[in-house]
Amino acid sequence: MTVSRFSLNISPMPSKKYHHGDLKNALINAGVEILAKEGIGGLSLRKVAQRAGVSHSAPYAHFPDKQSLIAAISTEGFNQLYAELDAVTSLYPYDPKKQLIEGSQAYVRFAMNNADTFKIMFSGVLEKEKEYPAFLEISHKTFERVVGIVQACQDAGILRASPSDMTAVTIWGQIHGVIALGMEGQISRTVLEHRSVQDIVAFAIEQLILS
Amino acid sequence: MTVSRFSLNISPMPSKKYHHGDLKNALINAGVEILAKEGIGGLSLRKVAQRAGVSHSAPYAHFPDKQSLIAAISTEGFNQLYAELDAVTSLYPYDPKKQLIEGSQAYVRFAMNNADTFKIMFSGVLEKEKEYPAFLEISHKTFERVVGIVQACQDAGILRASPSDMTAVTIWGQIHGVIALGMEGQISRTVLEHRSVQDIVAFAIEQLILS
DNA sequence: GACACTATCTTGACGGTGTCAAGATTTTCG
DNA sequence: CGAAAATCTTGACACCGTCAAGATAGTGTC
Repeated sequence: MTVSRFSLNISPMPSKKYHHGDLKNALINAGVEILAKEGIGGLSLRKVAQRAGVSHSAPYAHFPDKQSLIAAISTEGFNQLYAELDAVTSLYPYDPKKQLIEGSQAYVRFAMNNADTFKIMFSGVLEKEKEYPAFLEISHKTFERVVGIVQACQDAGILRASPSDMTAVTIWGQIHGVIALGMEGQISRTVLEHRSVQDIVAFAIEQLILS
Repeated sequence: MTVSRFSLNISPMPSKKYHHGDLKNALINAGVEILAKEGIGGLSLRKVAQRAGVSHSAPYAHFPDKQSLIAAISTEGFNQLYAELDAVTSLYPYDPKKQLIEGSQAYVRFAMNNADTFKIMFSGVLEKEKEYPAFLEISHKTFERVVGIVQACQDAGILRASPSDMTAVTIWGQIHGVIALGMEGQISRTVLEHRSVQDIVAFAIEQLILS
């Protein structure tokens, strides 16, 4: 161990403590960054550790395995998605129609701006979701948020008054499915040449609205 | 090399030739089997090779890399999906409504019976789809098949006569999205306790049908 | 039939990966 | 202050995708 260690560090940065201070979140953030930069295939525990400035085994003090880190990243993604959904819909507290339209657009926007995080959240990379309660909680909370909007629309006569939970699933499924197909390049060029995924989702919602 | 090699092999099995004869397909099948048994995480080139009874590097004579094997497996999956869609809809050549209903159910059935193949086909594990023309061709052919059914329904007044390609995307997206959410455990228990994914998809289609 | 050519397959190596065990360092707390 | 717990490092292991070199078998040509 060479000398160099300025204990005169008042703090203005985390600045290399030997116990880092907040490694857990640093690892999650490093993971998100690598995800955005190199995609799912480029996400390795060792790279995450390196980017956070710790040794390759350090993450094991905070996550029992790689799946657990992925769960944390996914959970973080859901938190952000929920927050954005909530922010947008809160702008129109008495206008469920607007909530539905703008909420679905927020969903699309999130998927586009965080493509690989979105994939990790929904594309089965996380294999045993049931083992991660925090993940389950926020993901179901998001679901309940969607159900709430649909229900409000039904109460206002804007959507069919069919069983609201089923309707919520089919509407969410529609938005989600169009995005998923779009991201995987499944939507043939003849369609995507003229319309963006955003447009297609907007169109789908229009078709559902009664008044 | 011990003795044992019955050159008196009239053929009733591929039976260990030293040039195997059909390694390429054997590798694809081995991949599908491992996928079904161990999931995407368990799929490695070396395991595929071992299951096919060849050395760990043998696959490189047929596939330039792992992605290429995955592309072949996905392509095979799309071929099967297309065949099943085609088989079902061919049963009702003059009944587009039935085609829509039974076709969507066939889609769900395929996803359920081949969950991991389905995931590999749609979940972004294959990273550069555009590099695999055979994959693109069959996947777009499947898309065109769906468009065809929707168009027939529109012509028959069973679905709204909106731009048929957009409508096809939104309907396919709906089916696909409900399945995807269901497979990822995103659909809250209160819904799934009473309804299967099949039921939800059937419900969604019902809602779309005009007459 | 002999020979060259090519496709196919094996062996062995490389760096990268997830994970674990052992130990060092730091923080926490009695 | 000192023990216990949390955190981090080092080093190892088996597995992975990939490549290079060579062995083996099939193909076509004279």
